Amino acid sequence: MIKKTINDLNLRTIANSGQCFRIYEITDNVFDIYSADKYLRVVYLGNDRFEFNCNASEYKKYYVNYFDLKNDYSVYEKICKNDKFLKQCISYGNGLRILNQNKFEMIISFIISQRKSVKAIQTSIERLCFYCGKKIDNCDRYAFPNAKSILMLSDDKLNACGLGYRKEYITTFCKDYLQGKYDLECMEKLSNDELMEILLKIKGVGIKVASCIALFGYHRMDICPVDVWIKRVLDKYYNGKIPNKYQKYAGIIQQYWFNYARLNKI
DNA sequence: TACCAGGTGACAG
DNA sequence: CTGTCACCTGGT
Repeated sequence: MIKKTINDLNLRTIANSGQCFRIYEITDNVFDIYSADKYLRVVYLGNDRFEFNCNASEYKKYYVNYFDLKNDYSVYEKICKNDKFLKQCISYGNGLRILNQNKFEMIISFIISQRKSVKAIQTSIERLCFYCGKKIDNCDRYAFPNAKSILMLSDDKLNACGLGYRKEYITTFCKDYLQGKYDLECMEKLSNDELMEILLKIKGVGIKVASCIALFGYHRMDICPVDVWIKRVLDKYYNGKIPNKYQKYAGIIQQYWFNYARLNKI
């Protein structure tokens, strides 16, 4: 167990940000965080102090990157001099970060996400993990499944995940993935356009879902997923499109906009 | 209880 | 290439 002081990290806000679906605040300021096949309990102690229930090596090897701790998020407060609305969103969403999450998990999760509420997405993913993920030590939940175990699932169990018409999108992707059609790690090296082009070839992945995968799985900070909430924000405050000056940070700005818009029902 | 949910693919025009 | 529409289910 290790303790750290970390600026600009609010796990509650991140847990509700729609970028991840397996962070649970089980009691006030106690977070159970599941990512890929890992589990971590983090306790927020107040005053930017955090207690991580893992050893120093695991923290350094995995979680520094997962929480994107090498990036300084205080800089974003300075990019909105004349933009009162964005300023408000950033102060409202203080502690938001773009996590570095598992690429396979992001693809499956965001294929599931289409036309579902965050709650419903969580339920589907939980069931998928429960039915075919490996049991994780020292907790009562399951790892995110791999392609093979998803395909080995019986029809009954797969149907019980409530995937609806997304089911065949997922099985198709898993089959192609197992055949080596996608090298998710190699895709890291591609330009945004090349990456998006490949992601968009996946059945069930359109522009919004591909953007989410690029941002949350490949950390493309200049890609902005536009969903109904962001569309409303852009229409209302920015003449319908992202201002050029924000393009470079569009991914994190999207998170601030999304968080504010959803919580305030803009 | 009906309606909608962080969209997408198929198909017109 | 832009517009329209059905689509599986779980939440509220």
